[in-house]
Amino acid sequence: MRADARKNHDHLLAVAGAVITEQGVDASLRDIARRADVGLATLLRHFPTREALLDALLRTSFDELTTKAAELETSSSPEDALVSWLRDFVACARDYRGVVTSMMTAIEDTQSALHASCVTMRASGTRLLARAQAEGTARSDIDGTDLFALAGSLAWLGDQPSLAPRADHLFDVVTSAILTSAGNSNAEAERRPRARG
Amino acid sequence: MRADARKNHDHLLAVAGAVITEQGVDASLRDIARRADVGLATLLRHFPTREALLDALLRTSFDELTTKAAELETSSSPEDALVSWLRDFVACARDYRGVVTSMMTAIEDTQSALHASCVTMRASGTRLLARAQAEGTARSDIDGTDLFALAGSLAWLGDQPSLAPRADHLFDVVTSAILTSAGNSNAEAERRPRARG
DNA sequence: ACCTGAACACCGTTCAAGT
DNA sequence: ACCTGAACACCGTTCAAGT
Repeated sequence: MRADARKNHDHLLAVAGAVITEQGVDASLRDIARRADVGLATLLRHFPTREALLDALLRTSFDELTTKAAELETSSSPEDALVSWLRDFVACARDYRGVVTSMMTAIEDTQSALHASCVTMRASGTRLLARAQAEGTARSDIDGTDLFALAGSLAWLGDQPSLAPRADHLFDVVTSAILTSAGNSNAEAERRPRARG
Repeated sequence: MRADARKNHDHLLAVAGAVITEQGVDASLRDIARRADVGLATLLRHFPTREALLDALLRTSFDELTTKAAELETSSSPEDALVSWLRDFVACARDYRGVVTSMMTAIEDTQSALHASCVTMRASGTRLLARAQAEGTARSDIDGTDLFALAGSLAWLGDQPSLAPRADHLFDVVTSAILTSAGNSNAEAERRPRARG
């Protein structure tokens, strides 16, 4: 890549990250190009679709998440590893409002520029789920696609501004449906009612 | 309302219902007006915002849901009533792709034309939740807003075409996190692993 | 190689003019 | 009262022309 092209590429990515953090994944591409002091056609030349741009923006987070999932497979208990991965996934999706819906669409669309990344993510989660299931700490009647769906629904909850104050609590509730360990059972929650703000 | 206006109103509602069922809540208003053989300005005169149109479209379902919730309060066991209401809510939201996100936005926006309907819905759910909590069949550390959020996340899952085949299963998983009864406990799910397609 | 302005077919909003 | 065409400021896509 030519030096000027490289510079445009990196600058566009930085500006797009800022704009999409502000406005969500449906932000105007024209606006991004404008803020980057570049023609709209130049943005489209570097990132031919909105999803290609999203994939580039998420690349770093995705790669980190994949690496971390591999580490968790050996460094943590199966249960902690699974919950930790879920937490990371949700945190990563929260960076860009609406991105989890794009991901759920992309994972079923082989043509999407986001497809491969999503498949990799789901595979990481699937491995951690299987390990927890083998240990008996995750319910056995869900598979990797179910887990990815539940992770997605958690990210969707995290996307709703009105639910921000209770995002952690809702995370615990849904996670308790995935786990089977006593510490997260509903009976336990029943015994120790938690004060709400 | 004048006769011709009434006719336009009803016709627009019917056409809008069809188009939004096909294309989701972000369907082009211009397209709806075009298909109704009416000027775009006429559509906007009857329904000044997209949310006003959505509210009108959902009015019937909303009212039925509210009525049914009141009936469930006396006719069913607290647990069955709560699950039944959740199921109806999800079914109603599935009519229009993306509507649950509009609802979650609207319930925090007093100005939204959808606001009042959403508040009523949440109140219905809250009453059913409280009854189940009093009986001990719903976990005590969630409130009506949490329930509405979880119902929303279930509707979001139902919105994803790729998850359609497992929508019922995911409903059961999330519902098991809300309920505390033995028949839905994770331990029980663990004992009777369920075959997946 | 890479960039860009302009043309294109869309969108929702607004309003003066028509019946 | 109610309807509408047209003007407006947007949007993403495409491509011939420039450097």
